[in-house]
Amino acid sequence: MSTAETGLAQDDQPAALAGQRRPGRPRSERADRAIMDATLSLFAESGAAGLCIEKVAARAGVGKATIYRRWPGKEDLLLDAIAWLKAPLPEPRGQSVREDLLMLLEAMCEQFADPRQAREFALLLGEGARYPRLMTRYSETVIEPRREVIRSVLRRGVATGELRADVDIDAALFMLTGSVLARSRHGDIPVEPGYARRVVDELLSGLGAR
Amino acid sequence: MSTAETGLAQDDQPAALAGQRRPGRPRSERADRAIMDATLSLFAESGAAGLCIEKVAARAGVGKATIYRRWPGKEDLLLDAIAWLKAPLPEPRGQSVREDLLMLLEAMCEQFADPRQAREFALLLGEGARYPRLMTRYSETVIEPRREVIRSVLRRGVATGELRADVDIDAALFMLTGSVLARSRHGDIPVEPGYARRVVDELLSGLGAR
DNA sequence: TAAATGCGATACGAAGACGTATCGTATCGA
DNA sequence: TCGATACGATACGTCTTCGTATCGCATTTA
Repeated sequence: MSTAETGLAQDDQPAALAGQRRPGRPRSERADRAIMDATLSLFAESGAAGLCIEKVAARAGVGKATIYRRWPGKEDLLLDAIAWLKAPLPEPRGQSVREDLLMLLEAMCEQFADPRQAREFALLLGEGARYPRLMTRYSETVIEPRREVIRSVLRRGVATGELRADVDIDAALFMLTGSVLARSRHGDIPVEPGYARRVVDELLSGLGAR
Repeated sequence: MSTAETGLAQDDQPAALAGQRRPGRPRSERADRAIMDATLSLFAESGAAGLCIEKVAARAGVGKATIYRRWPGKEDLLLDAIAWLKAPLPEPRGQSVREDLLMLLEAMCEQFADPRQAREFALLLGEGARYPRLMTRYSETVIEPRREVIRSVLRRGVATGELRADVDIDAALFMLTGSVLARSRHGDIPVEPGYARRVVDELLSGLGAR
């Protein structure tokens, strides 16, 4: 991982020299990774307000200077750490809409069952108002791609006739993703197996009597 | 509002004397309210970790001692403030399941459109892991009552035959509430009018082709 | 009127985090 | 080998918040 690839470092050199090596000892990739890891785990424990550079340094086994050499402050550090989060949904297999939605929702349930990921998500929602750049980056790197996968499955279902032609894609999308959010809110109760199937089937067939 | 009614104050008197007046100047109800208000608005701005007693005192126009006389520390203060939150859903009118769900979901959308309420909610989710007592109280006073209203409407729908007999009440509940959560996540985009109707109708009729 | 309690204001020391600076050592290119 | 840069460690002054204590005044009961 080079400075040019990640954009992590605050590089004072002109862009023209980006590909060239600077003299002296290069920055440690190991330190980079340790700092990102420590930042994310401390964020999950304490939130953005509770995150402190000194603890990040201690947990990463790194001097404070090594952090300040790379990032000007707390928010920038966290901002780069967020971009490392992405836990992508699996690619739908395209057999049937029902199967694809099932697989995607089960993957989401699984991700939310990991306490660290669940907390990262909940915390980011809460801090969104206070640190808008954080929320924006999380939205771009994690949330929107995830939504787009689901939207495309729904659109394909309309195209193949598996779904009604006039399905409200967004309403359906938010019912699907929201069902996982609303359910897994507490974190302590893992979403029970079969939950994804129940949601998908109820949504596909509808609550109304025939 | 008396000490006995609210349980706010840390009362050193034995319970037997609860109804009796203590000598000396009584505690100011106005200060109580100002402290609760300031606590909630500062919580919405900064979260639990960012909440600080000195700012609460300043915003409430109150001395620090007046706060510490009532609560031993930050978390207890916040804990009582949370109990003041409850924004109850309207009582369903019982005309039809569709109408009732529509009204409830619209009320939820409206509540989440208020930035302060939306932030309070998101923050509480995030802080839940760190301050379990906070989350527990919020769950008891706000979330569970709200869920129960929706559940009862769904159950009634099954009883009247408006809904399928084998409807999965919990899956439907979480799709309904979750659709609002997932949609209003950003806070900046107010949920557009008609969203609740779209969700309810999609859920009642189902996505599947006939 | 006297005793008791609450009020807002303010001062205090302790603790912790901030961001900077400076050690001596390590690792690179030339 | 030499200059340059990064490393981990640590010391520093500053700021903020904590929770406690005290002030003089206000409000209540007896």
